[in-house]
Amino acid sequence: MQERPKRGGLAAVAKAAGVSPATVSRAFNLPELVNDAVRARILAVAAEQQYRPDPAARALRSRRTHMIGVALPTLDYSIFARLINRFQSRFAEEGYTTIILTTGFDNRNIHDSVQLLLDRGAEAVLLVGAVEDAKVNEILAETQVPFVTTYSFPKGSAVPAVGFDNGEATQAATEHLLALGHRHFAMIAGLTDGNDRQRDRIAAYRRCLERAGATGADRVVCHGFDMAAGGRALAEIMDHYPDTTAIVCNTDIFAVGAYAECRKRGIRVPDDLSIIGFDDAEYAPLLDPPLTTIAVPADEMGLCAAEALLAALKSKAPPQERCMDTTLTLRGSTAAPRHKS
Amino acid sequence: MQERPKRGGLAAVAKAAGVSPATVSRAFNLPELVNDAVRARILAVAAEQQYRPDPAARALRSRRTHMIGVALPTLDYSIFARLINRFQSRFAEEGYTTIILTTGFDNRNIHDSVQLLLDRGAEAVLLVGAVEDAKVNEILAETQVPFVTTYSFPKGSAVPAVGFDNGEATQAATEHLLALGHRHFAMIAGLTDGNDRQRDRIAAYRRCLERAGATGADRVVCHGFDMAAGGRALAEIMDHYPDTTAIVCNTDIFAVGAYAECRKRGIRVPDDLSIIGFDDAEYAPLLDPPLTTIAVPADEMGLCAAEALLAALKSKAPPQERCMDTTLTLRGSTAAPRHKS
DNA sequence: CGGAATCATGAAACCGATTTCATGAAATCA
DNA sequence: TGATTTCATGAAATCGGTTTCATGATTCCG
Repeated sequence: MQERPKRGGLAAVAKAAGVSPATVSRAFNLPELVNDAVRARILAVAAEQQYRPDPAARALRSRRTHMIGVALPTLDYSIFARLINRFQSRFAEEGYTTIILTTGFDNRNIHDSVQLLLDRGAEAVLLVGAVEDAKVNEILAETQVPFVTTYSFPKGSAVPAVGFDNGEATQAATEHLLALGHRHFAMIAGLTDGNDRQRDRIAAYRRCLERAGATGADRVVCHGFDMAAGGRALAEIMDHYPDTTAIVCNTDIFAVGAYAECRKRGIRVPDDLSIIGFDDAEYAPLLDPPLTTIAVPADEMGLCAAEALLAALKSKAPPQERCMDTTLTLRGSTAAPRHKS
Repeated sequence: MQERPKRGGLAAVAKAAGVSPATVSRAFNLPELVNDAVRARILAVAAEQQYRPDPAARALRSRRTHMIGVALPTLDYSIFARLINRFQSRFAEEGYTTIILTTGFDNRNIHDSVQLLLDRGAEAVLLVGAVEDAKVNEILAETQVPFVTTYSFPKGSAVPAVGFDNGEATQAATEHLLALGHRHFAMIAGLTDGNDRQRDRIAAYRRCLERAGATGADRVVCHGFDMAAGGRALAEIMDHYPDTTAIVCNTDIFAVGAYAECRKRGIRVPDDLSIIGFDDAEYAPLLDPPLTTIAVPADEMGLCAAEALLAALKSKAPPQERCMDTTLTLRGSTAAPRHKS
């Protein structure tokens, strides 16, 4: 007489517990409607049979998939990995499973990903940056699914944001360099196509320089989104504008590339060149010199975005916006310029 | 007379096209069974109505979810991000959606994640490292779902691997240092609990040292899995074993922390201390000095793992194993030890 | 104590596709 | 030409749950 766990469906549990399938379903989903003793029996039988509800059947009838969609530029930026980590674990606590799609940095290309997430039945969606795709905006207007965007805080956007003001952050960085006495700037940026974060940062940088009458508003170079791009950008800057003494990098990733290129060229940081980053990556304090950078509360942002969506799911109201603070974190990569000439 | 796309289900498409629901279904899933003209009409109607099949209904009846499960230690190691990127995009090409779960580095804890993936209906599952959980092995034995593990190549494991030999890789690294003349070693490792990659690397390191009669087989330190841990480990090593001239890091991440700690202590790399990494992260060649490390074909591994699972899904046979090569990539962080005493 | 409200439960419909099985028409064959 | 496949299609069953609605048993209340 060997025991056999059986592995049947809900109907099997119902039979074994001597109740109807409806009652089994209620025992799991509306426990307060079921008599305590009956429910206990059902749960025991279900456990014994290792009953697992079929998510497809459940989703089909109840119209709830318990899936959350995420479309982000890349997983290869640790800042996004950090953000998504908190986001995902918060939703996991509530029984939701997350689907993560990567779309690249140009939000004009996110349509297919958003459509896929919605087709898959995502009950809420997280994006990064402002939506810049008319078709996605159409989707947004039609769907009941709550969306939140993060890592930026677009004004008057169709999609509410749990992010921060990129312009303000870059302004703090630029003003720090100006305050140190720098007059000749350049910026290492990412592509601005479909990327409001880059545009906001560039705009803020230019605004600061123009207001201060410093040089460099037009010295914004972009060679891509990876570390090597940062190196190439630095090379271009120093070749074309050798008087540059301060560089604003739109990602710590660029700063790593820039550091390497500086070493190759014998440029000393911060003595010859001040460099400032963005994101405060894990390695920022470990670089030589430790990188002055803008700390972005990625973990908190992920958590807040999850909470905003969770609340929206419950209340049926649009997600609550939230603008977080960034912190200019001073380390060793910025200093007053050497007195030239 | 305004146009209205309608957005109905398959039944609506059927009615509008003047055919039965069965035919509509076939037009999408078994197109060769449907008359060309009829199929064209169906497709046109479907497009006009923006028909989207309900994945829940489809999954319920067809028992196919078109979902792939992934359980990996963390997204915060870019090497895993790279691996998963290729994996995911390959499956996306075939119409599969990927669910990614993070489980930490201890594979004794992956049970819940694996169960969740299976409960969600994953048709194939990717893991990292050897399975070290009896419950997971039970699941493996019972399920028909193909599994593949990666980033290691466990012998006689229940789950086939598309990975590489961690011991061999570390052996190459250690022998390189031995060949340079080093005699006093230490290793910065991760936790070995539930982590065969770490154990394999440590074992290989010890084997090499013992065979060569060099010091350091017992100098394996671990302070965690992040960059700061690398720094703390280096501090411990130099405090306890100041004669150390060569350090094998089990991750480039540790090497970054070690570099920083070296600078703090005035230890020059490679003059005073040779450091070797593992993974060949994007920043490895950009560090100062550029990091000698073991290059792991993460992208290719992700792709191969996807192909292996795809083939298994088609053939119903177990996935094909594959052991990939790693490459010791020589850069500037290793050199002959200075002649002491 | 009688009628209304509440409660716990079950029967049956339902979610939206896929799949089986049946059928009539067309094609093939002897 | 009559019998036999083959082909394209539709009717209906089905996947495994959830939800609606009905019902009998209790409790509540005037």
